[in-house]
Amino acid sequence: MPAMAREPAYTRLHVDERRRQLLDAGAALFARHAYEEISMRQIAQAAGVSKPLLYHYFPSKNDLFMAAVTEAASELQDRIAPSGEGTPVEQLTASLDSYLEWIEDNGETWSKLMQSAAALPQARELVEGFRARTMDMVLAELTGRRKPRPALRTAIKGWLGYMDAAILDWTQARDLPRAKLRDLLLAAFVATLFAAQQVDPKIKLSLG
Amino acid sequence: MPAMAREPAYTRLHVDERRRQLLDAGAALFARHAYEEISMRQIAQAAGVSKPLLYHYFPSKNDLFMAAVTEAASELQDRIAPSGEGTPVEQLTASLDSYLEWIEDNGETWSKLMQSAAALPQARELVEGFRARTMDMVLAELTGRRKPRPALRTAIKGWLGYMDAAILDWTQARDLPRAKLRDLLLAAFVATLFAAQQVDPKIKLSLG
DNA sequence: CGCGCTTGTCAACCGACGTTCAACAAGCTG
DNA sequence: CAGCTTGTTGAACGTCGGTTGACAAGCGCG
Repeated sequence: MPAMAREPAYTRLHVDERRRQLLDAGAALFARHAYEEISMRQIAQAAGVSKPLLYHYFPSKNDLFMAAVTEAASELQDRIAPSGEGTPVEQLTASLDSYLEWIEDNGETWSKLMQSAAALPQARELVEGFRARTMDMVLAELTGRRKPRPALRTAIKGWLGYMDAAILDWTQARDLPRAKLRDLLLAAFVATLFAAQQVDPKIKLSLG
Repeated sequence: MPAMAREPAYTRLHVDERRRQLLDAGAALFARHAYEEISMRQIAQAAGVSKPLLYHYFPSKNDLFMAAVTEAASELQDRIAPSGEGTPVEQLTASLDSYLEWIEDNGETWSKLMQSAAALPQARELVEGFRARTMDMVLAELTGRRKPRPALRTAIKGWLGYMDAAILDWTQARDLPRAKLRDLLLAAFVATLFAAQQVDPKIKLSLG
């Protein structure tokens, strides 16, 4: 029964601030551990907050995860957006450089996120959407507005898979300078386009 | 309190039979649903057996999954093993045909397995091992016993990613005959090798 | 000052999960 | 038929994501 002035039992924040804080806490944990390895209790605890409050701001673990990933993805998407200047190949070079630079800085985050995303249907759709937008950007430069022929579409999706696998190998082995990897991805891109054209000669391309 | 002869509460099987039955039941479920979507209860129930018995034979869900996947993977590995006859390109063509044929027959199983494997570290290692063996098979034909240069290794891992992505697109869209896809993969393979050589001219290749 | 609205805590609970344990029962051997 | 091995089970544990309801602390406003 101490009658003296106690320090406040907790600090009160405005809704926006609190939401930001929780989102950041979640993002920080999801960046270092896979989705399944993190519990809502841990996230609440890391933010110094009770579990029901966390649920008050994010109605489910999935929502919190998606909010964090969507934010990161849109930042990344902005980063690799083509400037609109230069030939298609120059634009792709610039985008690749930005992308690889980000991954070089956040290698673990990238791999953990890819791992988590593989398990959650919603997150898979997000990655799928990210790829679809990237593919559309590429296709718009290559073929204009025409609907691509199946072999070309498959080839470009294949190249996106090539990117992921090559980048994963790069982050693990670290025996290739970034510029070399960029050149390899670029050369592989052009090469796979020619391969697709060889399989389906009706494919028309306008490379710079 | 029926005094008459009751039918036995359960039927007893020999260890090998029971294990086979449980493994098959698990494999059948994992082939149609992702890892997280299947519970040990469901597997036990599907086999007409209690949960603890399932645990008696497979000490954890992970073990059961790995046992099922390992079995399937080794069957597949045998299937795509090169015959040893013909030029490297001919052998690769034959292996690709076997692989694609299997996937055309078991498309859903393939995608569910890839999805599940992405989430589990152990399963990822298994897929990684599968790829490593495939890559070694390829490299042995291309460069003999020499240790590959980094750019070549990255390029081949990239091409394996190209395969996965292209095949995934193929199983979803189904607008490409199998032979066309095989030709596309093959052409992409040769093309990415040349791309790697362009980035690192020291790479020596011996294509048939 | 006091009142009320918002923000927050706490303890307890739910059903489902993976996993474990003590005890029962089926079938072989003597 | 007794007794042993061992295949098998129902019940329970701890943790997870998620929910409920009652209540306290901070802050603005009359």
